[in-house]
Amino acid sequence: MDHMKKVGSSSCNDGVLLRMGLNDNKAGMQGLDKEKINKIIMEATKGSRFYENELKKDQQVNQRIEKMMQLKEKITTQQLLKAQLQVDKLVIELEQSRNLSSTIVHIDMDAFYAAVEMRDNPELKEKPIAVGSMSMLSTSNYHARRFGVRAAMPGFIAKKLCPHLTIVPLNFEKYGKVSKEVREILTEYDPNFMPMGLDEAYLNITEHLEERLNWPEDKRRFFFNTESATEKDKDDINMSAKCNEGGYSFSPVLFEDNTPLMDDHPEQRDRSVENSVIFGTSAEEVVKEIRFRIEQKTQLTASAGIAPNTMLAKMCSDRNKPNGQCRIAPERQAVLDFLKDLPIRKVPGIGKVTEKMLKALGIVTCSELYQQRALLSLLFSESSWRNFLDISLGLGSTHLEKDGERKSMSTESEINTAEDQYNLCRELCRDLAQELQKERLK
DNA sequence: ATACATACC
DNA sequence: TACTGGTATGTAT
Repeated sequence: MDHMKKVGSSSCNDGVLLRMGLNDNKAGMQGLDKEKINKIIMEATKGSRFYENELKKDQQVNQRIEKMMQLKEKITTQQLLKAQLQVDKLVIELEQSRNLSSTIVHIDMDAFYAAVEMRDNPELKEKPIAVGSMSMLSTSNYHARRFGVRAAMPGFIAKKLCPHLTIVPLNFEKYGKVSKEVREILTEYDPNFMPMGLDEAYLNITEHLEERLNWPEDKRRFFFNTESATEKDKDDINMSAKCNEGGYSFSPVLFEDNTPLMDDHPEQRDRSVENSVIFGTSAEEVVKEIRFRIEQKTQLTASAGIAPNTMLAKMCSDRNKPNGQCRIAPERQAVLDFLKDLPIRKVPGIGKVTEKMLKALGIVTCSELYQQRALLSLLFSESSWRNFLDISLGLGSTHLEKDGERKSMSTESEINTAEDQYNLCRELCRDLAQELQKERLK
């Protein structure tokens, strides 16, 4: 009868918009005229190969949803009750093993590439800019986000949304350099910190916090950067000092409750006490210190999240962006409060597709995810529903994986056997075939 | 076992 | 004109 037509057409517009329309999930994109923006995006994209392909993918997702809904219909009250008991048994176990003893920090540079480009070219400040090309943007500054311009959007569409947009080409070498500067700071707080790309990192500062308790104030004192360069990085600082003369000011946000802010004496260049600030021993203070040092060293701001595990820390760092920080206290209730009305889409690992599938089940927030735990255990694979359960309980990794022990590299004797050469050749042919197929699609 | 899909930066 | 490319992990066949 009307088998997949219903899902196909009724949620088609909705689905395609979800897939191709504006994703206002990112910081700085609240309260935009989404209707208008989506109209422009759709007009620019309609009829393209890309659009057709996305349509097809969306249909596939719809079919997956249809399958899931059929499965759901067949579930009896009995089965659901049984599932509820089993899942709740697991919930008790998980609760018992809940670990709130680690302090994990997620550091996220604000609009990183765009911020670097603005720092190095003051002309760009005050203007909406994006970094990338007409084909693809890597990031945009907050000004551009007001127009709906965001990362992963092609530049030519962004130009339609914001005709005055300046697109700066990528300069990875530069971003890598800045990233290295930031990492030099981070490693002091956790030598095993885990970088995620150039602009993000996780730190486990549990040990640092313990040691820090016994530190004298002098070890927690940091100086405002002045025109004179520090021993290292002379070149970089000289270059940026030029940009500063006009009136670069240090973020006031950091010092709401820290008094010694002295913007009246820019001529003071020595490392005098008035030119310094002392940070406390709490996790918040540590993170303020990290952010202060990053800003002093690079003139760029970062946002941060502090929480008992990586998942929560990441979501936390998003909360007060840009140039802010947020902490979830290491208490079960604080974790649950944070999750209560949080849309599942905010959770790392939950993207458009999973969002849509769960929405079909009436699940939008993390609390709803928890309420439906029994049903989910019957509809999804074990790894999926257990992941959903972890999310809804606010559980995540409390330590940072060392990727030290990768799968051992093949030794030279293993590489050059005839068999391996044959396999390599086969793989290359397969890849080539794949490429060709992709091309045909275009 | 392999291809295909989802998600992240 | 033009919708990334690399990596990790999960799903489907």
